[in-house]
Amino acid sequence: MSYQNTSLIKICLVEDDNIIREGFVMLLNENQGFKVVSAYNNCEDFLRNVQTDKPNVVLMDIELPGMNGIEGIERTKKIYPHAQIIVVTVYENDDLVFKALCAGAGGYLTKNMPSQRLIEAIREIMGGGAPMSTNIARLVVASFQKNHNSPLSSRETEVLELLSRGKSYSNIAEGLFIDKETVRTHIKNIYWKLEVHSKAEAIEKAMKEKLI
Amino acid sequence: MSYQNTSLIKICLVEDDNIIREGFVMLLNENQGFKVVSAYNNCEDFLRNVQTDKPNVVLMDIELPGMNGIEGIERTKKIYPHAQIIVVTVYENDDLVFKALCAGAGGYLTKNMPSQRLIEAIREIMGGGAPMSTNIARLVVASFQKNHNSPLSSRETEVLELLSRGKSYSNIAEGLFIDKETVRTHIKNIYWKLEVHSKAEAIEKAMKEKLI
DNA sequence: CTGAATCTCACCCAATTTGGGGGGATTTAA
DNA sequence: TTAAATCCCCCCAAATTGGGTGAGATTCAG
Repeated sequence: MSYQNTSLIKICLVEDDNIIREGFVMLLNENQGFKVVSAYNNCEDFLRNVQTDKPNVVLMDIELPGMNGIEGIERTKKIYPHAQIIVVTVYENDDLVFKALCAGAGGYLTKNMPSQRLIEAIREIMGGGAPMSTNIARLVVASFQKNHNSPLSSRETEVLELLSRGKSYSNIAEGLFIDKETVRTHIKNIYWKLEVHSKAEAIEKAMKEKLI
Repeated sequence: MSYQNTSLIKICLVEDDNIIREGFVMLLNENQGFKVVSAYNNCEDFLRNVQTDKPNVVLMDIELPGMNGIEGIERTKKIYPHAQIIVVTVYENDDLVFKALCAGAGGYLTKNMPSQRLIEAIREIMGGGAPMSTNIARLVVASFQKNHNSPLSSRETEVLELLSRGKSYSNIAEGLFIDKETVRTHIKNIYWKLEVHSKAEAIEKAMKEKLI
């Protein structure tokens, strides 16, 4: 087996803004134990070289010419799953954050951070963490929480929950030890309260409003 | 409107270990701007007083005599949603973390942290963040990510995704601009690959293995 | 180039599910 | 004592579902 300096963290950058990219390169290389192996201004070039660059950490922008960062994260994870990817962007948009995390990002920083935070973040992700900006962490945690102003009763919520897991009325009845007809009544009431007329609509609305 | 010192953070503790609880009280009260209004060794007593204590932040243990912390978080959020709750526990169990966050926890720390981290965490949660221990943050972020070793093709995954949202075969066919019969074929193949024989089983298995 | 995998569509059948309509009983909290 | 929540029952017709079988087209790696 060849020698590997485990304390040297190899970093790739994917960032189209020349100023920011070069700034990051300098900042990181100043740091003992960090080595920026390559810096790209687009995903395509990065993806062509990731397997030879063998980065431990990738700092990836989202808004990029050509392929966007989300797609870039997905592809990176497919061909070089070993890399830890930290998104560095100006966007604090909910949707983008979740897409990035689903695609495989291991951290998410906004560009308004103090530059020292970048250093910490890289150490953090190599140490088994998931560096996030304050607001991002809040977004992520909030995504687990349910709406406390649900129009549905707790029993109705329970029924809808099971319905959303693909259970049939009979399944639900068994699971809750009630009659199938009772389940039907609950579902009728759910539809009435949510102003929908089908399972799919009910689940969609319930998901969007975080009722389940 | 009555005078409110916005810089004074009122804290409640719920922790059954006397040593730890008293340690936290001292640690926090030493800090300018923090005031421990009450410290309880069980949830029941805390819940009876939360509306008069009016804490900004609650530090809550999970393993407690009587009502457990998860239940405690839920009830607190129901009767006093304003409070930010930080779980402080020894457990790093996946299931417990997600249950706590779903119940309404805004942060999650493990007791092996440096005590200074507690101070930071309280500032962090008051500043709109979501303080988490390193490993917890990783758990949370990982929960968004899909299994990269899925036996399903991308089309099959797409179909199963829509199925899990309660869509019927016809709905899915419309959504993907393919024939209903094709959807049926995909689903048959999904069932074969996942070794299941119904929608509910397929969704359950897919969720558990993070295929969708 | 060949074979495996994937994606697409078709037709058969029977059982189950679903949505909508109606009616009622009991408990519980405001 | 109302209103709500929860529970149960009946009817019906349309739609959905699961299983079987077969088959053309494309893509992709060995």
